[in-house]
Amino acid sequence: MSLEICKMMEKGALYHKRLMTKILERFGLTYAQFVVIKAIYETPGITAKEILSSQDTDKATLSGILSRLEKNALIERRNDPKDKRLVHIYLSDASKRICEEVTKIETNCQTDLLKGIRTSKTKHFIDGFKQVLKNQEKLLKQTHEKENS
Amino acid sequence: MSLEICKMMEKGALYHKRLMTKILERFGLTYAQFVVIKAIYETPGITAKEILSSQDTDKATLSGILSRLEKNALIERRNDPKDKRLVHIYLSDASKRICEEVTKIETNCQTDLLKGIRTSKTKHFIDGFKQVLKNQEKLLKQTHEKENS
DNA sequence: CTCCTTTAGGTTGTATGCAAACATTATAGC
DNA sequence: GCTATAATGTTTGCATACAACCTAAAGGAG
Repeated sequence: MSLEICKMMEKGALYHKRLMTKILERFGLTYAQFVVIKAIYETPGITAKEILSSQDTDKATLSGILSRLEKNALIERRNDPKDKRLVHIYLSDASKRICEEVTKIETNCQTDLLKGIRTSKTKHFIDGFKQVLKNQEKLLKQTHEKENS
Repeated sequence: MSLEICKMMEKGALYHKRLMTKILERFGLTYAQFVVIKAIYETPGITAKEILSSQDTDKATLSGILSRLEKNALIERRNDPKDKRLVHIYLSDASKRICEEVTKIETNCQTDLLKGIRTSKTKHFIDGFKQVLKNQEKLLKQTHEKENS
């Protein structure tokens, strides 16, 4: 039964990624790139570290994504004059527009996801999901501790 | 709200992958490799095409995974004498044992996922999830059709 | 049998995802 | 001021994920 749950989550994540990939195709963006752009859109001048803490990715991956975005003139990296380790990231006007447009499409699409589920049951679904995530986090932590002992 | 759902599914899939990666570490296997091995375990002599239809991956990806598994002597590829296009895949004894052991661990871990959710609500959760997946499939199909028109 | 299409797999190129090693810059302790 | 250490990013290597292209073999139409 719970094995089913993992498969369902994998499937759901995969479907979402595929849908967004298809939507982003004509903008020449990948899903991972769009997710990063959204973060920069919300916090102009954000640093790489801040993007990492707001999402669940890796700094190496992010570095590559940012390089590709910069190569395509979708973002700009500016060094912090005070702390030279920091790099502040800004969107170009073009990517701001793209971000707004795609976000609109994404929101429309995702409103459909709960169709066919009675409103009274939606809360149970969401709450159940949150509990599963909590259980997963606990399991991950335990496995991690076991390894270090 | 539905945006939250997609993020939750992505998170859940990610956590599961990380947990399995950690478990599989000492067996020298990746999660993707283990998933393929499970499919071969269930159907010895399975073909690549059959693995693809039972899972949601790509033949290019699968081809690479199989090559790496074969290089490590975990599987064996045998050509079909009648239809020379077909390649039947078999597990080595070593990978059979690994598959059984890891499956046991996986099952134990995953039983914990529904902890803290009242049994009466579990069904709502599962049913809601199934409906979300259905809605996703419909959306994907629509987007695909729109593209081809 | 011959040509055309389909099918099963493999190969190549680009973009992650992630661990591990590096390079720079700050900062704490002395 | 100096050194050890921590923090921030980038680079490198390996394993997917996936689109696009290629190969060989099987099947069907004529």
